[in-house]
Amino acid sequence: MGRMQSFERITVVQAARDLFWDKGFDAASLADLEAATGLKRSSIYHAFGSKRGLFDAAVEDYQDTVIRPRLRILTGAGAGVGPSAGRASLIAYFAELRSAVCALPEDSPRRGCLLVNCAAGLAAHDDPARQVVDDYRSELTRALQDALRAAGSAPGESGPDRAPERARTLASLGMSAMLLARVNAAESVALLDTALDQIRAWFPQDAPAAG
Amino acid sequence: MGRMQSFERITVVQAARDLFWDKGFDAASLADLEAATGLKRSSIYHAFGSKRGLFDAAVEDYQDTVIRPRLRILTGAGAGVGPSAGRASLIAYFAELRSAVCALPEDSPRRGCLLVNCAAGLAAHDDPARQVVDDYRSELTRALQDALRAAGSAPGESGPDRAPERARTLASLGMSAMLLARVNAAESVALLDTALDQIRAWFPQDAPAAG
DNA sequence: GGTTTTGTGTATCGCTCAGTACACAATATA
DNA sequence: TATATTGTGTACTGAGCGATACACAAAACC
Repeated sequence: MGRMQSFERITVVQAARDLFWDKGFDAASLADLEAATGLKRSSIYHAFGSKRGLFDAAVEDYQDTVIRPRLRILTGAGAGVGPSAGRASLIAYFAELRSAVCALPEDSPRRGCLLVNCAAGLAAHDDPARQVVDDYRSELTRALQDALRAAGSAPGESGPDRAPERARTLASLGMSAMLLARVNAAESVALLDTALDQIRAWFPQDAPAAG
Repeated sequence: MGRMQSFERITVVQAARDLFWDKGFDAASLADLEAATGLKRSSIYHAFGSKRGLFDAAVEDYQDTVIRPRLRILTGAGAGVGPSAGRASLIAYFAELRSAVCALPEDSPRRGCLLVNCAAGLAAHDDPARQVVDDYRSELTRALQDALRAAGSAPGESGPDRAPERARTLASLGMSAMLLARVNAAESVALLDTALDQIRAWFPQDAPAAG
């Protein structure tokens, strides 16, 4: 064969991911990407084909390392089945978001959500990006809805199914919190606390089966 | 004096506003602005000093012609006082947002909200822009909270004040709907419908004084 | 009408951008 | 070790960017 790659792909992709996360696709220049990754232009183009190719790899890594682990709180084995598991997973999900917003310093390059930022930027005029964002929204809403159904599946329950509207409300609070994370971190946390309060009000711990 | 301006300032500002609304600050080039406004570069720089000066004028116009008229549904004379006025103004506000999202064609340059787009773009690294966005968030939440208090001020009511959390929830639904307006218009409308349903559930028409 | 003042048109500035050409370095195979 | 193959570094391209210089056009004042 020939000369071996002298860098680890995942390290480079994650460095690029953090830069795109911070500045967005357009505002992240190739000079910035060189500085962030430590690679020269030629290596970037050799390995990823284009700036967009590197961005797509970064988005994929973002989904793998940030989005899906969080969604797994709601859908994974730990979430289990039954009311208390549903309630607990919902609370764990928003508590995780909350601590993520709180943990990062005010000027962290990783504030907010890469995909939410895309929604207001790239996705407006780029169909593939829009699809990625909408898939995420759809997956999040679906996971919340499933957890809500699990939390509210009380024996003898009746009445209309409130899961869809509640899932929309929670997804909305989550997305808005990510949107505001870069504008007003305190208010971002307040939105997540509102979600947590709402979940606790819907499913009080002493009467876990209330619809 | 000297030669008179051959254009109406407000026409130019609104043309620029629609372009910034569509493409954002960075992606709207001076060539685009020339085409949209009909002005030459020299006239733009003479009248507004810089691209940013024109953008600031566009944001001001956006607040004057889009944001504040809508907020006045919640706070203005028409909103009045008392439970039914508060409830009606909340419903009118979200119905207005809903029809705005529905009315525009899928490729309209004015989908979503200029300030919400700023939140994920410019505001991340531009303090003045961040301030404008946060002021808007704050004003919206405040107006919603006042309307909620008016709607819920039943005689003999007791219990904790739910207005702040409910205001956050409604503001969140509104902002998320604007965020999603450019990604998935149907889901954007669904969020606004969720807000409307929630308002009707909190304040049923036959028992307007329920807290 | 001449002068002053101000708006407009043209042409261009210096800079940064994403992307590329190509020589060189390094390593796996023979 | 010789060669083929692949990664890396340097230097550059053409295009587009925001901003500007400056001559010209037009209207208000004397």
